[in-house]
Amino acid sequence: MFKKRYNKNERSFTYFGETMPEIPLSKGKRTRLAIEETAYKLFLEQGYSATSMRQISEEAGVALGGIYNHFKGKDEIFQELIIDQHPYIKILPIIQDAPGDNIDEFIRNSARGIQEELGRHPDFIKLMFIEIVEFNGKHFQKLYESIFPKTLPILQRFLSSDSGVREMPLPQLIRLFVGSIMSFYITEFLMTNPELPAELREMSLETYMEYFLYGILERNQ
Amino acid sequence: MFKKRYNKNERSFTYFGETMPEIPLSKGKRTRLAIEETAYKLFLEQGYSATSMRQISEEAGVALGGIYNHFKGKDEIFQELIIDQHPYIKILPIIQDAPGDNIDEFIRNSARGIQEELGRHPDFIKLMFIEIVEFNGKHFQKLYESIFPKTLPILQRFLSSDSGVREMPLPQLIRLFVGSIMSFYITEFLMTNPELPAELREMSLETYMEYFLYGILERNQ
DNA sequence: CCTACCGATCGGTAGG
DNA sequence: CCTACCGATCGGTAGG
Repeated sequence: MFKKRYNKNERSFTYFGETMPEIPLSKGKRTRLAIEETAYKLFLEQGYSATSMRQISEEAGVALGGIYNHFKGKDEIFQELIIDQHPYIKILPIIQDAPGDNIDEFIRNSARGIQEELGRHPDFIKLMFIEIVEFNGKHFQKLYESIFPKTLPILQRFLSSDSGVREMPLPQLIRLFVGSIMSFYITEFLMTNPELPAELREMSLETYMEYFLYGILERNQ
Repeated sequence: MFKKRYNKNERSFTYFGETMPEIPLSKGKRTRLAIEETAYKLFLEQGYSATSMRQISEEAGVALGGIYNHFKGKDEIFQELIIDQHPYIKILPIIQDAPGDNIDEFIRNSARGIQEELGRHPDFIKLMFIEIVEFNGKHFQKLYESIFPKTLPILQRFLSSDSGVREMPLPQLIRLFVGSIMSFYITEFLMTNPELPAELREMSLETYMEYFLYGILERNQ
């Protein structure tokens, strides 16, 4: 029987008689990552409570007990995902760097960037739903603390009197923008149903944002 | 020890030596209702998977096994709630009867009516989230079948060329309207946080609908 | 509508 | 002494 044998520097090891090359992530980090990714997938598929630690351990290829070397418990895995893997981390810079001299271009460019980013994690929004449904939003507190201060400066520059935006408190603009993006993805999810007319599904975020900017009524009246 | 003793007609019974008066709901109906209401409450608080049949039985004052005299299982209780207790049953007539000669009045009146109705079941929207998170929307099929045919006639009359609504496929208007209502309640839920500025919370559905109708940009440009 | 109970599985932890 | 992890099992609970 071959045995795993670590070399002195512990950056490479001999295994089954073969020397493995140096790997960028340590074994511990790789295991932790595997647990996170598996849990993320299962939570999205089944929700939090319906996902068992055994399921996570099996699909991640880690013994059940091994998970507890990386996380205190199931709750800590979820917390890690909702806080550290939250798409806002990547979305905020997108909005921050979105080009556009007026609010119209800015919103459209932001929306395009957000869509590109979320396209890589299509059901991110379900993670927020799980948080609402199964945790009553108790993890959001931390999110707000880190997100909120960063959003105000972004929108500030568009609130000069000639920005074209109707006069309203700044936080309301944020709420409306966040709400319109979320409602796009929620209705998209709700209406992804082969029985329903194609027009419901085929509306783009671009079109959606057009109505956010200009409303559903005609302009010339 | 006193024993519960049913009288012949089973519409009244003797208990602890006292004869109870006839009651409008049969015992069976009352028990079923108690189970439903308790389950509704618990699902909203904890989600579906995290709510146990034992919890429901205890809080409803019914033995665990007794629940299965009324429902095949946990899933059927949820289905009953999401289909038969769904707010659309009360909301659809509200929209149908909403007064308003133009789309502006119609939308505002509908929104007001919806808000009044939902005010009585403030976290109805969480039931839909549970459906999305824990059932991946599998119960929605039945909902669509009964709702969708009824929505088209309602909006039809507002899609004449002089209605003031921008030209778009009818289903898109429904999607936008549903989305805007949902995003109001979701962002309201998300932003009910004492740490956040009051303006976020204090936006009314009326104001929200104003932006839905006319957009966030100024009209005169 | 209840008591008693099933096969299995739950989240978490023991010693090695 | 560290880390990452094992096989086995803890006391309780799941839906039925």
